[in-house]
Amino acid sequence: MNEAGNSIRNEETAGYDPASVELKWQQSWSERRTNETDVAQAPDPFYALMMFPYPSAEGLHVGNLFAFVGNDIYGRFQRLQGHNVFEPLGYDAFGIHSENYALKIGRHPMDLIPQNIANFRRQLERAGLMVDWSKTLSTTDPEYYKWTQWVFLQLLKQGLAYKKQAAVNWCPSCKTVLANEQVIGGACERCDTPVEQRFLSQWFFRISDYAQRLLTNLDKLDWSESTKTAQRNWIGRSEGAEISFPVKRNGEEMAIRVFTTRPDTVFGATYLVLAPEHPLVGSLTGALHKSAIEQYLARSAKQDVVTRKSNTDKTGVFTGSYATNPATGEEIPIWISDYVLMEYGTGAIMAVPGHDERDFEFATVFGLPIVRVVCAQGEEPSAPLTEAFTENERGIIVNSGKFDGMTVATAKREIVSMLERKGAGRAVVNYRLHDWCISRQRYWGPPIPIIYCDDCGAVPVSEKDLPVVLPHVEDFKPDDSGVSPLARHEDWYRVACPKCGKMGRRETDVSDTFLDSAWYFLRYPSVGIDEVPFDSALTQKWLPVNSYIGGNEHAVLHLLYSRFVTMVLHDMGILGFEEPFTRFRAHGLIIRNGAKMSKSRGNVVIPDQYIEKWGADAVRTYLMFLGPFEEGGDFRDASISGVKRFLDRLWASVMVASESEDANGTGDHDVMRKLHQTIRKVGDDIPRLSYNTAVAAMMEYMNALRRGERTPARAEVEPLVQLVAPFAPHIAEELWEKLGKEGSVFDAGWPAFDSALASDEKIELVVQVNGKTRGKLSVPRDITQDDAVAAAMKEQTLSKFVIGAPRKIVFVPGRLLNIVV
RNA sequence: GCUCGGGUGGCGAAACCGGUAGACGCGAGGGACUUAAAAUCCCUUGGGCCAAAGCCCAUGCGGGUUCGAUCCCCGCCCCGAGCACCA
Repeated sequence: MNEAGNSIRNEETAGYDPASVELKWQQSWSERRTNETDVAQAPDPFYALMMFPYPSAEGLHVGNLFAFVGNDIYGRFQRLQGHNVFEPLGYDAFGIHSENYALKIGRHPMDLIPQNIANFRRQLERAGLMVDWSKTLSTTDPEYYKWTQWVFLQLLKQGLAYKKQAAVNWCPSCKTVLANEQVIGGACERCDTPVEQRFLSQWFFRISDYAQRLLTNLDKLDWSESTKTAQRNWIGRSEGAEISFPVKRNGEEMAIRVFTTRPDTVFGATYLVLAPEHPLVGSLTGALHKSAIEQYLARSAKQDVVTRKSNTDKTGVFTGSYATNPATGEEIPIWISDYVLMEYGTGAIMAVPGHDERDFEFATVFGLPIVRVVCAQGEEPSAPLTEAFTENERGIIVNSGKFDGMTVATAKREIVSMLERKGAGRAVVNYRLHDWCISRQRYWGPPIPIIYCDDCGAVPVSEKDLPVVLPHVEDFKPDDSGVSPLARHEDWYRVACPKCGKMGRRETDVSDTFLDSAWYFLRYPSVGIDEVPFDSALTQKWLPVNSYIGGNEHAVLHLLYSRFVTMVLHDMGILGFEEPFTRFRAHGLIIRNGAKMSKSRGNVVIPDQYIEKWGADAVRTYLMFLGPFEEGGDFRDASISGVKRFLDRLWASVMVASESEDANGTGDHDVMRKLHQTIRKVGDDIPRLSYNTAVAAMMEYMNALRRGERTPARAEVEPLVQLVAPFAPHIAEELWEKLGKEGSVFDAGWPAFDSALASDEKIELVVQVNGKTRGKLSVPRDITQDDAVAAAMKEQTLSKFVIGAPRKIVFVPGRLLNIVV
């Protein structure tokens, strides 16, 4: 066997020079516009979208490339299946990343971004993606953000944009607003100064109005289950009740409303707690307690949002006031504590220390009464509680008057209807999802298109006056003036009110980057059209997106915001669908030496040197082979060689087949069977993104092709070139040409498999005795149970395990025989 | 703490519906070719026992269901990601 395989030797691979083959085809694709889609004509459209990158100065790294190649394979496969595939790619270039980087190296983002984009474009083209570059975009282009501002105005028109005071993280040393991710352990990431919260008037979108729809629609979407779960958790629906606790103070009557998911425990509510920001705090403050309360409020106001939420030690202060528990009629004290959050529910809670861990802890610290109102089955109702009893599945209500003995579920219903009759409560649903704050006190983003006028208030910029262009200013650096960078440019912000003409002032905040990315997929097909954000005929043809691939780090915000914006535009009659992405799959993460790639670790891999050394085809195929696409894996240099070897062998085999005189036969029967099995397998694997096993199947076929001393037939290699094409498009084009084919392999279609040929006529039947595998028999595919038993018993090696008469025979046709004795 | 992933050879992994555990690849060992090396090609490669035929053990740990469990159920341990006082 030493000489086996001699007919395919390395001499033939000498002709395979990835660099020249790849550049040749990249040039050809560009000249022949192979990757451009006629978006207006396209009879069978397929929109294969990938999340657009932030064009960093370091360039595209292998993590980006992994995602893009994964999408590219899917797109190329769809094209081979006969669809008109549209695979656009643009740049998400606004935002704090670019701004901070520009500040750090002392350059202007407007100069930096075009450079970064050019570098990305070079890298992306070199990787051989089937991107339609005639339809690219950048969120920083006024022609693009003009329409981002338009989206804002549509939301405003619908009453879905509003302004309110909200907390931001403020660094007293840098004198600037920080994003949550710039706050590390309660301190500014740059100077380590403790961060404070400040209240600023900011723009919000009413995404919480859409909470239920955003939740309900998830059931209809073909998305990664993990992504849907993340969205469900983020929306955080909880069913419960709102209960009113009356308060009498200085002859005045008021009520404190609380939200609870456990109305069944209302008899155990022994005190109330308000968030420090609760509006009733002032009117409930007793004279004796005033200074303590003021101290406490000042203390919690100073703490930044991140730290405050990570405090788990319970602190608080008594208001001096009491409320009446509507169930027991008892007077209970009202406290203030920062463990209650103003932004959830009503900003006030009824504390049930017996059945809530946090309340238990608080009651223990301040010596407040703890009452048991739920028992485990058979437990004594007077048994003391050493910790909160939160089990509610098997809980029985106690110490709650006529509700005693009910299950928790029943008591929830009954107590809520009792409170309803008294006018003291009602069943409500609450969501964790908060409204979306889109204001950023920064420079590098689209200005929010609003003009403030002393007489007319906040007036939207007229749509015909868009875009509000972000001015090129040198001092975009946040400084101690304490305002947004644009607020230092009077010549820019002073402008006439669109309504009354009086001198007004532009909004000087810019909008969140997530707004840029919440609608970009609508723009791609219409890139180049100036009059509208998206042409309605093109939008109807191409959207919703057929396949969207991206990282799970955007599982919540980006995908939720995109869905929200799409729903709003749908409700306005502008879009004919309310969900933007029919199918979404989250790809895995590429790590390096067991760790996440990051600049600080210094383990970011830029693909350029690998592409130079091995070729784009090898790097692409390697990335897809290193692990399951939806899980990712470790980028290891050593393993690329195996994929390169495969491509070399592919080259050699096809060259031999194409040059051989007598290679036009129908192919060897066994090889052809393996080929058709491979066609079936690769065609099954690609749609479920099982790229690693698809590559393995092609390698396996390559091994079969090379086995024995023979020259491969054209019929044995031609379909293989088509199978390889999505993964390694350049070598596929070149070999397709070498085989004498006209035109791009991507217009040649996907090979059909012959299912009769693909199935073996003989199978290996596994024979077990008592469930233990004892051997296998080569038998006809359709063998009957009786014949199989007879065949097995004939084999001494098998029958020796069958001691006595079989008690039971388990026969799985075509698979396995199990004899139980 | 909660939610979602995951734990399989020296390593990356496969096993799609409960039916041969380890496909495919890397690495390693041996061999062919070569003056030599690289490249290429061939063979071996989970662990143990044995001269061999063969047998036993093995999918994080402990139980269970089943003729049969990497896969399903119960109870743990560990790793990764996200959320985190959400009442």
